[in-house]
Amino acid sequence: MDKRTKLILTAKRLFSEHGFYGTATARIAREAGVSNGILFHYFPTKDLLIKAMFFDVKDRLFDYSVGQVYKGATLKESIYTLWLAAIEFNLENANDFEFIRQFETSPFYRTETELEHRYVQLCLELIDKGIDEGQFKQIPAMLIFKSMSAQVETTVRFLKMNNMVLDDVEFTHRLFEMAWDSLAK
Amino acid sequence: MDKRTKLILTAKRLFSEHGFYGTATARIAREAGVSNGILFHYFPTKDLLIKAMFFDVKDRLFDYSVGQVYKGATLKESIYTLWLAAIEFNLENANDFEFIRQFETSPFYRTETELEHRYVQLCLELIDKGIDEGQFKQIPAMLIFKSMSAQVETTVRFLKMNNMVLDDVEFTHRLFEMAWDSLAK
DNA sequence: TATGCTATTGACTGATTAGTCAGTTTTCTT
DNA sequence: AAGAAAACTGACTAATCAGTCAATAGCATA
Repeated sequence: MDKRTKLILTAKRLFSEHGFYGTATARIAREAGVSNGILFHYFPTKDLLIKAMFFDVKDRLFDYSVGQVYKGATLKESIYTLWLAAIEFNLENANDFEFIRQFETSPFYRTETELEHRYVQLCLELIDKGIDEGQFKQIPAMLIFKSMSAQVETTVRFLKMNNMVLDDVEFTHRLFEMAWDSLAK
Repeated sequence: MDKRTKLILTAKRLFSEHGFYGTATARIAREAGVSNGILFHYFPTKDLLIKAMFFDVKDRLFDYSVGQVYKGATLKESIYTLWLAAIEFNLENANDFEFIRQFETSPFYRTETELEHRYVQLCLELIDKGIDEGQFKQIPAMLIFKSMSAQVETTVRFLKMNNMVLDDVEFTHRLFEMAWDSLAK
């Protein structure tokens, strides 16, 4: 594995355990098994390292979930697929999950940054469609998107805290109904 | 105003603007107009200052909202009152809102800490009642509570970002229906 | 082989910060 | 008033940390 990737992986783990400010750049380099200087060769500042990681995670979430939505699906099926994929991705990538959570409440986070990403744009298009067709409540698409994201996060936190996995289909559907009912008309 | 209170208010403002680690204790003391040493007289460590502030906010949220729930109210009315009170409180106390948000995603936060508070206990009792009576979905009370809290937070963020207030009754109800539908059977 | 570019190292630095401490002032108690 | 306790001050320190830099190694191309 190249050193840039090693740095990103190590940083993600340490950030998710100790937070951005609780993790010294020197420690990231040490635990990644590279020199201190090379970190600043690839990421001129700590801020840029953090931002690069944010896009890395969103890219991978996009690749993971969007491929699962098939063309002929109904709106509810598409939303379900995206909802489940987001939960699975966050359960399987614990460090990514914690990292994003911290990033979004940190001073690094700006809404513009997020809006740029195609994952968010795809979700917003889908929600707009649901509002136009009268299937969703008359509520701003951005608020619906944020609300859904928050529910995914809440659900993942809950499952992890209770050492649960989504193996019970009936329970999974009940969880989804909670999210779906909040936006459906 | 006594110096302890001055310190808490100043800390809350600075923390909400620059984060916990972005705010030096010396700066808190300076901007509060007191000496550096007195901060550590009242709060032996920075961590204890942060924890004291968390309880301060939850106490005030409790006082603000619980008084508004009247005895004869239906379950939906009580939930609505608590929901609206939480939104109003967070809109009116921007620094508290930002502070709590950061606290809950920081290493300082532990679930046990939160569980101790009577505000949370009151909400959980109400939700348990709703589940028992068959008015709510068959989903763990803790998950419902977290989901509602997340929706309040999302809503407040959205209103603030768009410089909105809750003066439109019809819109307010539509927002509440979003939260209510997610937990009602 | 020479030239230049990129990758890599690790010791170093200037700035910052949480927390201390020795001593002073104010307030409370008897 | 006397004595004790609590409030308060601000200069100081030991540690930490983001980022620098001068030097080396490897590699591609001409």
